[in-house]
Amino acid sequence: MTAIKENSTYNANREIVLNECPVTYVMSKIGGHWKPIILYHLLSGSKRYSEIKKAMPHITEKMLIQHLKQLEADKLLIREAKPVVPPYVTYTLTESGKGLQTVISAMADWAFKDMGKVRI
Amino acid sequence: MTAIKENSTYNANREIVLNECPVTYVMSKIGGHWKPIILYHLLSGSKRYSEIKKAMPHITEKMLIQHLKQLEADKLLIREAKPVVPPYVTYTLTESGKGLQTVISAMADWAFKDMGKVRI
DNA sequence: ACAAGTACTTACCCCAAAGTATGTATGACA
DNA sequence: TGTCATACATACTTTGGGGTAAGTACTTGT
Repeated sequence: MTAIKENSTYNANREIVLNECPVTYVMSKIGGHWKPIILYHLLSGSKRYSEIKKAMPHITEKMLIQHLKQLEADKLLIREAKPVVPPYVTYTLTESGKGLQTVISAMADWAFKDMGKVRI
Repeated sequence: MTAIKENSTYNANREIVLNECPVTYVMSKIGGHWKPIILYHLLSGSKRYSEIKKAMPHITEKMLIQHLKQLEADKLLIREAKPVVPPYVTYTLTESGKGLQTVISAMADWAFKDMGKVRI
């Protein structure tokens, strides 16, 4: 999981900001190129790995797995694997993950307004 | 402003995601280590450069200026300079910038809940 | 003469996130 | 026997955000 150099200003500032700033806390959970999209696709219900993959043509498998693991570690989703071959793995949002819907909605509202795409 | 290599997957994906994902759009405007903090300080009213600087002891001047310029370019705040010496420059949120308050609130609500710090 | 305050600017470096490419285990099916 | 499908893993490279350090312009105070 990529060891962290403790004695760097970058990480010092990062920690300060994470502890002090709820916005940055949220960013650390759902930020990056792909995590919001993954969450979006799961908001409509559980999906298996291959379904998420098909829904996101541009993401590489490495990035997809990496972010799914991260989201699982952050307790935003749950991974369930059936012991069959070929593998059957589903991903489901936790309550915490579902709670992000209001956040995402607020962001979407502002975004569409800001992009001048709102018509009411 | 740091020339961009057009033919890279990194930027291709970035653009795709920016156009498709309102969450990423918002992130691009208020993401990073410092922008949310700057916005937070300006939500309570206009401030001059030196006031913001004092309110954020850990930020470097380069980062502060850089983000203020970016926020200005994104029309989230307005810079006003009085032609005096020593310089007197104030930064004020635009309506668009003020509109972020609801977004920030939604994020803060979720963050505090998720951090288990909520007591109601 | 020179230090101090304000609001910047610029050149350079580091590192973590993102991307590339390839490999793995297992069983079904042809 | 070997190819296909699923759900990963891993070594390596690239990219851009962030940090360091130093300098600039202009004027007021000592």
